Amino acid sequence: MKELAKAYNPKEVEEKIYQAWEVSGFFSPKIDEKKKPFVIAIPPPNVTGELHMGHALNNSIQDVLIRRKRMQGVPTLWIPGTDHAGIATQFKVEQKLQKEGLNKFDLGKEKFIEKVWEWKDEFEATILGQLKKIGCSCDWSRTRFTMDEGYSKAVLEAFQNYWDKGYIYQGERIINWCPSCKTSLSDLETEYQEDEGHLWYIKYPLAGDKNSFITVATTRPETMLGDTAVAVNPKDDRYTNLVGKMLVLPLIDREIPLIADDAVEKDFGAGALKVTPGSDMVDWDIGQRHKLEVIKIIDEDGKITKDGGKYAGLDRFEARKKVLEDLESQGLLEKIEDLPHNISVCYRCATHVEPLISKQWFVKMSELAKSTIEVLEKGDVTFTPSNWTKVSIDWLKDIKDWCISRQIWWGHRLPVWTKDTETKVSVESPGDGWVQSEDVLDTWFSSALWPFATLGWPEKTKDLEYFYPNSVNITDRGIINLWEMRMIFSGLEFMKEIPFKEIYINPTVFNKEGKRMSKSLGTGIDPLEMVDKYGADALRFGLLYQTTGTPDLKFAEDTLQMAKTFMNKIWNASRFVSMKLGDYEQIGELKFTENTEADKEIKKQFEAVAKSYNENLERYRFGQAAEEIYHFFWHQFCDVYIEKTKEQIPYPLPENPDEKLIKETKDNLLYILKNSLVLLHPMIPFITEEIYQTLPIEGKKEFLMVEEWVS
RNA sequence: GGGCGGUUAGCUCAGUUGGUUAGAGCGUCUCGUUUACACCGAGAAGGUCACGGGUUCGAAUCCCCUACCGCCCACCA
Repeated sequence: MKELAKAYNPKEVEEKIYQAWEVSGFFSPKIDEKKKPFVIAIPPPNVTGELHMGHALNNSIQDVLIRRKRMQGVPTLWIPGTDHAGIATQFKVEQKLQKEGLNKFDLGKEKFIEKVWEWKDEFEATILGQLKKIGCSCDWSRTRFTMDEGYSKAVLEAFQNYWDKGYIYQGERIINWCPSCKTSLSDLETEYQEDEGHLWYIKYPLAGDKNSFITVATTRPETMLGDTAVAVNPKDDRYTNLVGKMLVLPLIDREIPLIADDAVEKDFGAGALKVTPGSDMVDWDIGQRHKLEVIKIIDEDGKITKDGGKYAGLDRFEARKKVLEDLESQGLLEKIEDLPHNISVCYRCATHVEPLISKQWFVKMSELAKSTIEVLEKGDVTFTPSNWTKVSIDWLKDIKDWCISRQIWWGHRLPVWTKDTETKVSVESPGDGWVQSEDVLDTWFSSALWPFATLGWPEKTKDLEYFYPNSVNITDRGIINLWEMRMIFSGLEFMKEIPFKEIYINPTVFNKEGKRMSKSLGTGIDPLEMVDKYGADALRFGLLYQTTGTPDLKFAEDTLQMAKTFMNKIWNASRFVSMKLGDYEQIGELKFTENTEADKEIKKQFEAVAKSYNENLERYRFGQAAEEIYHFFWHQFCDVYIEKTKEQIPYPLPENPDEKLIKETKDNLLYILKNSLVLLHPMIPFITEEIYQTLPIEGKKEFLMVEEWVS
């Protein structure tokens, strides 16, 4: 047996091995019509930056499944790629420009987009390189990007299809607006932030009776400039006689009606709600029910519009101050209460989201949600852990239409064309004089097509036919609604078939304190640094070891040290076997002979661990699987059996050595070692491959990567 | 406000359907320089399984309550 270096050096081994694998072509599946393939489409990392620990875990898990299936002889495809990540990436590039003292308007749209493409090229290369560093066995020949040529075609085609079916419509309604990013946001792109907040009680006089008032309570007094009604609960006795009367809107002197609506809680605040259909989601709904006039009182810059009288042009927060001052001086401010509450902020830049009226494009969700609920309820698509099925169904049951247009520059432009007053949807330009919409699509519109657009859809490709649907999708719980649900209805809509049968939600990686790992907060740990320190295998094994049933994974670096020590143990056990074998070479089939109790015991233990290990991997119990194989290898194989073989293969050799026992013990050592490497390979591909290459087995496979699996 | 998850050794966590002395890694302590490995071996200490109650012959495990931590969803202005 070829001799191994004295200590395992991951840096020397990893790059060399990875290159050999890549050149071998085994990352690409051999299509075999008789076999059902195993397919995973990578959750495409955003080209916003580098990979974090969550990616390292997510991709280690995928690689474990992929490598195991490949070794089982299944045609196995792991499609890699990246996501253009609309707002997120644009925001990054804007930040970069800002540091250079520039902004996107200085550059102009065309130049700015060029800059974004440069950024994309840089980070895409980094990300794909990082995936290789941790050992991911993706089919790089099928690498995709959500804005590559074919993919862009798929996106436009999807838009057209939805449009033809009547699912896409344009409408003027209230949407989330980020006054800083200057774009609309979907509900899922806003986050909540704790805000101290106050509740201001404001007196609205009755028309024709300056001495009678109705008091309303609001957290956003500046929006009163756009009020078109005051609402009370229909069951609220205090106001029964007043409903239908007119009130005078202070500061503006406009008459507005007092209406009754169930959405008003009579026990909250003053029991009367000022209704601003142009600046609040609830108020919009009330306005729709009562056919109220809609006044847009705050514009896209977060400033008061011309309808705001003397406040016109003021920033929304300045306007608030001014409005309060004026109310105070007019004696209309009854009282102020503290009210800690949540406010919506932009998920990118944390600016207060301004709900406002805007003409945007929407996807009608009712039918799509219905079909998705159906496949979830039937169990055609299953979750691990299973509780996410119910959570998802609940969300779908209450879903609102999806605002898909964004007023940013980076993304897929809507295939919407206008000429004078005419509007047309068309993948290609309809001809001279037609102008394409400047809006781009929500980045998730394209990600939703990932399981089939990566395979060539809308073209009827061989890949699409053979590899769709995918087998499993593995992701973080944070994007179940943003991504998983949308892939399901997109799959059902365009492929008439679910995109995958299983969804595995991997744990979310937190730091030791249980806080989100965030680069900007300085709480992140760079996985590449860990690779540098412990080796890629140790990073993978350490992460997998910590992937138990819990939804959170509090990253413990200790575990990586443990994993690194384990790698060293594997290495040294292999060195020992190598030493014992000398120049022995295994010919023919690997044999195991039970001569002694120790032989019997280790064989039994190996079979038990192999069985359990397979079961655990099938059920996504990675931590359990890692722990068991660790225990077997270290404490059963090394501590006990290897020690025993020091007797069975005595050194120095006695006068009359038991040649048969010696030979068969060598076979046994080789048998357990090789089969252990097979089992370990999906988790720790580099070191196992390196050792496998030295095993003196005649006619063994070119790579452990394609060695036969042990079940 | 609704829903979900967590709380087990000093630290990070296992514990599958309730069943003999509750496990692992790290850390600590004792001993050990043997033909791989000191990133080693042999052994030890260390836990009223968050709190309180209930079901049961038997509960870390099932049920209820409380506390703290975290996540998701949501239009109490």
